[in-house]
Amino acid sequence: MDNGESSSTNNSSRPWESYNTFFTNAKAGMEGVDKEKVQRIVYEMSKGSKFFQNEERKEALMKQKIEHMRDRCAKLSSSDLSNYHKVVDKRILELEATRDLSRIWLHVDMDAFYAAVETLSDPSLKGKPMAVGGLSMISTANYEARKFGVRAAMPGFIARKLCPDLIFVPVDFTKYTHYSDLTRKVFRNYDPHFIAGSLDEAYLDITEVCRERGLSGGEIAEELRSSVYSETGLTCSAGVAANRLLAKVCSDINKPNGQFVLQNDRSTVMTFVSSLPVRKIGGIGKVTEHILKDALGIKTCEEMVQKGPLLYALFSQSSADFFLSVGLGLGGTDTPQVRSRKSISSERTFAATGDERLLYSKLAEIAEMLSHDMKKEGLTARTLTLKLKTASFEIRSRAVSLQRYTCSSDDILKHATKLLKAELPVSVRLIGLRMSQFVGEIRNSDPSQGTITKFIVQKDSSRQDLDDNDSFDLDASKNCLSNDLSLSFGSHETSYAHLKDVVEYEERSQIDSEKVIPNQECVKKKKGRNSFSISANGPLYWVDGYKCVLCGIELPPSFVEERQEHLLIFILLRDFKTKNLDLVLPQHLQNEGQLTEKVNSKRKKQKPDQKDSSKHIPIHTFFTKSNQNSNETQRK
DNA sequence: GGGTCGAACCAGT
DNA sequence: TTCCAACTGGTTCGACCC
Repeated sequence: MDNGESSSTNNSSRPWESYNTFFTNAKAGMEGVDKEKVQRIVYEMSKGSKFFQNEERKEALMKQKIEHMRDRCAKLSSSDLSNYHKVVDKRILELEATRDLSRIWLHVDMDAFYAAVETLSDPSLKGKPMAVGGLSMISTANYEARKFGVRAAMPGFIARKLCPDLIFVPVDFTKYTHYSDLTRKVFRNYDPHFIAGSLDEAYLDITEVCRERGLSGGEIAEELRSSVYSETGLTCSAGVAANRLLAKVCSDINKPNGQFVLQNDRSTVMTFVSSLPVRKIGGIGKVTEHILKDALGIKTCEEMVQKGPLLYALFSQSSADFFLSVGLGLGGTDTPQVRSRKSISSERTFAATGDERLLYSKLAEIAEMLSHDMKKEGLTARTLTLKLKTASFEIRSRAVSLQRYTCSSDDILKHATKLLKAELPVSVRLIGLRMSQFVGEIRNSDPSQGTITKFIVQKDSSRQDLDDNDSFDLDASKNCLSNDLSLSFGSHETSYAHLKDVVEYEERSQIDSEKVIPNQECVKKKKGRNSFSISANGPLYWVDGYKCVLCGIELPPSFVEERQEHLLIFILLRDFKTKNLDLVLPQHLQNEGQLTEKVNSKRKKQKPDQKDSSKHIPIHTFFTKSNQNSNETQRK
């Protein structure tokens, strides 16, 4: 991509100079490459192709975007700018207050991982230019190959042109996973809660191990790298800094087989960041780099702070916040909760075709693969997205939310077929299917909007160890809130107490426990105590296996989701009503009668009943947006 | 005007 | 001779509904 030089200048005698699709010297091991030669070869091999035309189309769109931004920039009045100045000043103070220089983070990155593993298994490859992958695409290249300009994500046929002696080795994930496990065993000795970025990289909080052993971050990094080498025979690079964002930047500085330590003091961090190109930051890619540079003249992280008012004027709050925090050298310092999977997908590329029968058969194969993967992981989801890459490399996606959670290939195929049918006729070279919105997951598009799940997750992270006497199982409660149930709620503490009340209420309903049959494994009786925790399928107790103990409604055991929704909504509505509060429910759950209707007619579209809402104080008014102050920018 | 959802795009490995 | 991947997470924006 861009190497810090303008790509917008179009030199007709050297057209390749503006074609920066693959070449970058940002990758370790590519310094000193004959950049112009590589660019020219890549350009010559690409020009005129469908792929090339699509790249041109995308570049034109990007230029349009940049122009639009410049226009908006030019239209800003001095009073606008002065207002944004105030916003930035305030935000800087807020962000500075979050600066934590007490932690020591280490980022480890294995050197040309796949290629190094392949060389271990076949030492004859040592010293020869080699790439892992095939002629269509290579996953990574060793350092000998990088000298020729060969790099990851480059098509193999171009790589071969750049380096005719290049050896191709097919990808073997089993091998890489094995070596990745070996490295992780080492990482665990330094931080049992390390964050695995991918097979070949990880973040470790080494604060404690440094303190306990009286060693510096650099010394621990040396030791860890040597330990990884003796366990695997592979080299890695490391970066040590006060936060993960900086540690990652640092690990790239002395690659391969090196390390860089950034001292934990503010002025060192600010000096480091001052000349750091924005592209070095994780999350800023080719497009964002271009926009920042060509529309706002921002090339370094320091300039993000200097031009903060423009960033807040032109970007969304979250983007501007991110840019500003980068400019201040801030990054994640806490160990986040284990992140759960958000989607699962399967896609395949093939020779472009418009043959409908062939397309349907490809679709069936992919539906089958996806269903297989979902079953393997025990996932069911309700949003299906069809992805198509047309013969001209245009990406299209079409999504539909299903009535039920599913992982069945028949269901997936049935709906995917409908989606594909609507696109025909079309010539495509890739079909992909993705399933998202898993059971237990709550969709919330506004990050500042609170939901019970989100709140619980936050609570969970701040209270790692719940009181053992507490019968409320937080993990389980995440699962019991199924579907797109989104609840606006009052203060955090009130909500927490309220949910506890729900469980206590439930326990009180357990008097005749002989007749109560727990729904599947949803109720776990705690040893020696007459208390229950909510588990995977929700707090549902059903008399004789089908009748709700709370209201008598009959729901057969197979209606798992409906049972979950029913009990939760029943209790919440009752409770919120007695507290004279309003509960904001998703549309399809906004009247109680629907619960019965769903059993009979499987989720007809519901119109919410808002008749009584006016008498209640909307519950969401109690929720204080965490970023309310910063949301008061004049952007809108 | 707020919330939800779909579509497109961006980024990283 | 081969002719630009597979997968995932996140953000933004607009349409639509109420």
